[in-house]
Amino acid sequence: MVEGQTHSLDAVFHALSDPTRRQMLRSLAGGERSISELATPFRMTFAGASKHVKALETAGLVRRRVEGRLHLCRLEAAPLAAADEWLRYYTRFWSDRLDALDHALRSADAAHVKRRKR
Amino acid sequence: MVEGQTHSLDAVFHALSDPTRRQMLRSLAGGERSISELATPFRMTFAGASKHVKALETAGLVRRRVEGRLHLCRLEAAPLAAADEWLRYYTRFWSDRLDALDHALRSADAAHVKRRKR
DNA sequence: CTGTCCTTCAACCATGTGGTTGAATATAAG
DNA sequence: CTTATATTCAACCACATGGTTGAAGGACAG
Repeated sequence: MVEGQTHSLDAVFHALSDPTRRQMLRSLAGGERSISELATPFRMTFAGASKHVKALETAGLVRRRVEGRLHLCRLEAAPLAAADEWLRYYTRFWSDRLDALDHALRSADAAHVKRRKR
Repeated sequence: MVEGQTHSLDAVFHALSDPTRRQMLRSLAGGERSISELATPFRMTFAGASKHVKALETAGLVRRRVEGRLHLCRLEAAPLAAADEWLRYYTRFWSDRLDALDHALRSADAAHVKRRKR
């Protein structure tokens, strides 16, 4: 279903628009990670990295479970799947359209009907 | 492969994170649109909508061609495909995890069998 | 209890964002 | 020419964002 929640798509795409967060997701693809494990690769402050994790969490891309003094994060698939579905719908549609345009351009190459001049 | 151009992914995902822009893309899926055609459905100013179009353009999602006093926009598939590739990589990975979760839920609940496409 | 580790919180700052307005450009039409 | 249309531009505003710092709160070790 492409319709999805507009609201959640906002959050998901916004979360994905940051390279730090995307890299965190890549790390999380290797399994559960603590906040400090997620933060270490970056040159920013711990608190700064923690904010990024929180952004991923509120976007629904990450689930957190507290174990002692560690906060262990793991990936959540559903919102990503929704975003992917959205994208897939359009990429498929647009590639069809590009094909059609390609054909049109090929067949009507020399026929420039528009009379615009300059 | 999946890493690709970090920079462009930033712009594409950010462009997609706004519902106004996503709706514009939906409109553009129906074919070429002028700026005013894209702007009409929204309650915001013309200049405001024009800014959104520009955002889509700089993200590479839209190509513009000026014909007289009209600026005609059309979709550009490539950056979308890149974003989709990124997402697909992770969703595939995460769907494996979902499968594991699914199995766990099924063994616990033993009632609901999901219909999965893969 | 004391201290150390992992983490969040609150305050703050610089910059970016979405949005407005008002003017400016360029093209078309009368 | 004058006027209307289609669009951008520049300036500005309120607000969110990414980042910092300096605390503070639990959990564990000694």
